[in-house]
Amino acid sequence: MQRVLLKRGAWTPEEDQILASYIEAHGPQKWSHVPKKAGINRCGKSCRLRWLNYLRPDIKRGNITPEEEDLILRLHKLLGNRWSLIAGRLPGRTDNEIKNYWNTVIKKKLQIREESRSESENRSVVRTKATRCTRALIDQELINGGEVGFKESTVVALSEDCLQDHDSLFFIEEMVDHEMCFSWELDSLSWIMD
DNA sequence: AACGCCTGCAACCGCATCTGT
DNA sequence: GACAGATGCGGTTGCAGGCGT
Repeated sequence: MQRVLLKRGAWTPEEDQILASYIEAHGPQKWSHVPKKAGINRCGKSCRLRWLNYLRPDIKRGNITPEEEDLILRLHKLLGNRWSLIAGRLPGRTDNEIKNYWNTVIKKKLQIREESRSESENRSVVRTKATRCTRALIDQELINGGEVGFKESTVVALSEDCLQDHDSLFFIEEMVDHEMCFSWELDSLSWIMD
């Protein structure tokens, strides 16, 4: 028996027209029979998907509004990746559309938010380290008491940039570890002690 | 203009669930 | 209950179009 090779890939306007006319006349049922009866060289599954995601007359075109996005976020928090359930709460939107929107737009936004959150957490960790180092430096000064030379690089390392620069911080830690003797300007470090 | 990279989205695939026999 | 076919769903892929170089 010869097997008919079913067409795949993008739908043509002609195919859309045939499918839409057929569904309007007979209703969306028995998808496995639709291709044969309508005269479309596609599988029933493909016809169903095309109708549900593109040809249905109640489909809402255009961008997802901020209100819809907010609703998607809230529903996703409740339901997880249950796209069809989420779509059911957004009239005119399909599960495929919402899934795509989530995977492209929302996921990216959440990733950026997550990155900035972890960066701020990281800053906090570095700040704690820097504070610890500075205290150690001050303690050392109190112990040593004597006059020491000014080392500009140390002060620079403890500036705001230091909080983003692990190397600078490690440099200071190293000096503390090796009980190196140096000086600093307390005024320029005061912010870090707050 | 040509090329490569990136993005968004339509469509496919595989599996789960439903329905009829 | 067992099975087969139909349907539904979520993950993934492939491609067209936009954009930068």
